[in-house]
Amino acid sequence: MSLIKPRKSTRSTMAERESPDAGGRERLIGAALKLAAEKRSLLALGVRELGRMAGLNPNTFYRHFKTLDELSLAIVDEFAEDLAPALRAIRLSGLPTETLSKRTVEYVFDYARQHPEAFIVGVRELHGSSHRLQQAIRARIRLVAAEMSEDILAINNVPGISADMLEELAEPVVEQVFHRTLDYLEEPKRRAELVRRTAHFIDALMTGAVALKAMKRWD
Amino acid sequence: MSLIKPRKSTRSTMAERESPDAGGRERLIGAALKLAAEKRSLLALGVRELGRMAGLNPNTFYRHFKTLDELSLAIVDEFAEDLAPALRAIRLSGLPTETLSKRTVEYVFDYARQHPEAFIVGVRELHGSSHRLQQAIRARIRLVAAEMSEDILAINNVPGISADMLEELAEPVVEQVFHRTLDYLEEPKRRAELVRRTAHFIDALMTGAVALKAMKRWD
DNA sequence: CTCCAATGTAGACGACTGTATACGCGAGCG
DNA sequence: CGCTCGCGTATACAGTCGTCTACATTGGAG
Repeated sequence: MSLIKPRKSTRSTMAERESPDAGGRERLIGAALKLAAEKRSLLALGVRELGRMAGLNPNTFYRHFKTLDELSLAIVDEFAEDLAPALRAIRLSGLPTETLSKRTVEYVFDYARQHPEAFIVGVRELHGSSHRLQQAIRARIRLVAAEMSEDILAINNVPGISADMLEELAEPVVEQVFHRTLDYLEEPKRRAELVRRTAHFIDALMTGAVALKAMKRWD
Repeated sequence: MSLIKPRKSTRSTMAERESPDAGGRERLIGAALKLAAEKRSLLALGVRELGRMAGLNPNTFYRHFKTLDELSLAIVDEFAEDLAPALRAIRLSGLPTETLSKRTVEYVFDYARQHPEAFIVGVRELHGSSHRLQQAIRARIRLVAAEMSEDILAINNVPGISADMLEELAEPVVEQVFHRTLDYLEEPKRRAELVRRTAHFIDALMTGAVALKAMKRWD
């Protein structure tokens, strides 16, 4: 009576599966990233669809998440908590001023290369239809922006810049880098150029703000 | 025999309808904008859903569009062809240099206020999952950016700037303004501030690029 | 007046969906 | 040992979906 069925009857209907030996939760997250990256918004996925791609029964989803929203937030947390501290470390590493922005951009772009789906989905959902998810991502962006502002003031990387100017500029900068990761992923041939341009963008914005202030054209 | 049914039997099951007397095509476009703005991606809508909101039979959709993609592209064309020429007209209106960016931003933001759904959906789909639609919107953005570059060179609005610098900066500028329209719509209390900040952004970027070039820190 | 093309409607089909209910198994703890 | 609990499965139901086929109305061109 203990050998009625080898237990992997449906499990072995794989051929398309996400990290075969991971727990169901990780498999579902992986499947969600893969599907959302190449098809539609995270919250427009179906639990059956997810189960199928993860090689699991549809109902297994509910063992781990109450709703798709919950799964989505779990994904955001995972990557944000990984990336933010690394960026701060770069800024505090004592690199020469002129290469700091470039180095940061390079790091983010390379990180994106290692987690492409996360960025594709992340940027998508930042502008997506779930207000909840959108706010979660924006909060992470703002956190990174705030840390960046703080560090720039501390190491006096951009002479002449003030706290209120940074408060205005930091978030657009972080958003810009975030957005550019997608071009970086999609156009491998332009990667060097994209790093250069994105660093230009940051430097020009900061330098220009200081210059405008000196010309009394700020405010 | 000519009065069997007043012909509006199902038509009058409205209570929620889009411009009651417009043709089916316009009603469907309106319904698509409204639904996509507050719920999910344009291409994730259902033709039945659209028909319902437009007060039409589900099948009527196919009388006007082959696919949702086709409807989406029609929407993009409609607004892009309206907005682009107006922006060009502002730049060529001979306004003083320092107020030009602000004036342009004001115009776009006000236009967004008159067509909120179009911008909510537009920004969403720019980062959405339909590569086709994404490309269509990007093409329009690039067109506006190219026209802007051309005009700036022609009226010598930013002394010291060159064509290749503009080629690099114009697109991020247009994208930034496009993105900011959403904040403008969502946060009525910050509207004046958002106009100011967005104009700052443009001016700082241009000014900064010229400054970096002079410092030999460009390239 | 007739005919046609454009537009809208009606009904039906099979496929797929979310989720409720119930069952199976194995690890860990008493 | 026995029991529970976390995880995965099986089945079933009612609802929604896209789309096919067939029909109705209407405005204008001939």
